Amino acid sequence: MRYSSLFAKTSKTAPHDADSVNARLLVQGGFVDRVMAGVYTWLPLGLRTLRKVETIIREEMDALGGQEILMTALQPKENWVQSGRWDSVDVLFKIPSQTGKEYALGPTAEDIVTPLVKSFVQSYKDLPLAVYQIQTKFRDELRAKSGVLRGREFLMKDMYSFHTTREDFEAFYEKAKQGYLKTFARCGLDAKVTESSGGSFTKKVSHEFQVETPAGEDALVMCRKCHFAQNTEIATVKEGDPCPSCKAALVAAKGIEVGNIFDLGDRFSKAFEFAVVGSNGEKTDIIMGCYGIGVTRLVGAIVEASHDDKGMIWPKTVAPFPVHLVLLSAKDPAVAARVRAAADDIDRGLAAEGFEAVYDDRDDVRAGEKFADADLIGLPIRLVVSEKSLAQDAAEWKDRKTGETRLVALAKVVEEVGKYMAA
RNA sequence: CGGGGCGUAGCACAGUGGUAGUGCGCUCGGUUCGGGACCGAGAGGCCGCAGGUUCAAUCCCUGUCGCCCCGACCA
Repeated sequence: MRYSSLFAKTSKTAPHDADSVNARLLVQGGFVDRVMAGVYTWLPLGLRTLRKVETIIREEMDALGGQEILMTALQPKENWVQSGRWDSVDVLFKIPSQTGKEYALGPTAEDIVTPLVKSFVQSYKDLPLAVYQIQTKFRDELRAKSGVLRGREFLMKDMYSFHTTREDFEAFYEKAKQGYLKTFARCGLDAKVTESSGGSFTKKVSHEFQVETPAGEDALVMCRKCHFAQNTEIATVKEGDPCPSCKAALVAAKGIEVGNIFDLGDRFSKAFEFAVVGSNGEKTDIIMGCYGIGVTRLVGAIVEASHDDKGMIWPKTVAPFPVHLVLLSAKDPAVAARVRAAADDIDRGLAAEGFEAVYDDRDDVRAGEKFADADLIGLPIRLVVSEKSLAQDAAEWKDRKTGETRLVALAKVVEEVGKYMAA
C-alpha cells in the first residue's frame, strides 16, 4: 500500500476532544474516525488490524469446536419479552417501526440463539454444541467513553454453548477459559483471569479477562508474582492481603475487561422452553454458557497497553502491515532514481511473499515527517531506503518496539522480514 | 441521568458589541532534503443552532443540540 494513495492520512495534531490514549492515537494515526460519541468508522489501517484480531479469535473459537454463524442485529421484541428482558435491560436500544411495531437492536444474542438452537436440536445426541458470531452490537450506554473502549456500537464475538450435564459444561467452560488466554496472548496481551460477579445475568461467579492499564475502568486486586487477580466488585481480598495462591502481597490495579465467560445455567433454556430427549428417553434440561470478547475494545486495549509518546507499537500478530517502508529521495536525479528503484524492489519483493508494506513513496516530504508518521502508525519494522543506505547496498531496519537499528543487505531484506514474522 | 468544561477555516487554537485572525494542512511557484524546513502567492468561515437585548451580536442573556471529563449505571 503506497502511503501516497492510502485513504485517511495521519494528523500532526491530536484531536482536541480525545483524552484517552487509544482515541487520540487511533484518530491521529488515521485508524478510526469518530462519527458520534461512542460510534466509530474503521478506516483502512484500523480495519486491517480489526480483521487480524478477528482472524485470531476465529481460529481459537474454531479450535474450541465453535461453529461460526451470523445472527441478526435487528431482533424481534417478542424474544426479549419471552426472556423477561425487554423491560429489565436498560441498555437495550428499542426501535419503533412506522407500523407501530417495535424491535430491539441486539446488545447480545441469547434471545436469538436459544430459540435458534432449539429449532434444530431435539436429542441429547446433538449436544454438546457451541456456536459463535462476530457481529456488531448496540448498547444504549448512558455515557460512552474512552474512545473505542466503551461504545454504543461495537464489534463483539459472542459464543454460546449448550450441554445436557453440568460436568460437560464445566469441562467446556475450562477449555474456553484456556482458549481465551491463548487468544489474548496471540494478540500480544497479557490478560489475567479474574473472578467477578455475573451481574443480573447469573448468580454464579463468572470470569473476566482483564488487561492491566491505567486507562482501565475496572478496579482489580492482583498478584504480580503469579496469575491471581480479582475484580474488587466481589471483594473477598483487598490490597495488601497475601495472595491466596502464592502469599505475595496483593496490589491494586486498573484493568480493561476484554472478555468474559458466564455460566448461564438454565436461565435462557427455561425461558424458551428448550429441553431435549435424554438417553433415558426423558426430557433433559439444557445448561448454557456464554463467552464474549469485545473485538473493537480489544484493539483499543492493545493501543493502551502498547504505545509510547511517539505513537502506537503494534504487536506483529495484529499490526495492519508488518513493514513501514520509507523512501528517502536524493538530490542527484540519477541517484534518486536508483534509490526509488531499490525501494520499489523491496515493496514488490515483500508483497510477493505476502508481507505487504506501507510504502511511503512520497517525493516531496522530508525524512523527519516520514519518520514521525512511521512512529505514529507503529508498524513493527521500519525499513529506510536512502542514498546513504544504498551506498552500502542495504536498507536500514529499525525495530519499532526496541528502537534498535541495523543495516540489512538489499538482497536479504525480504528473507529477514520473513524470519522476523515467523519467529 | 446529576455535576463541570468546551463548540470560531480540514485540524489545533487566538480574538473583539461595529460583518474575523494565527499555526499546521491544502493549491501554485521557488529554495531545501536522515527526525514534523523555508520564501512568495492563493483557496478556504451562517464564529454549532434558535430566540432575546441592542442602531449593530461571533462576542451579552435564554434555550437547544453536540463533544469531552467526573459521578451514577454497565448482561
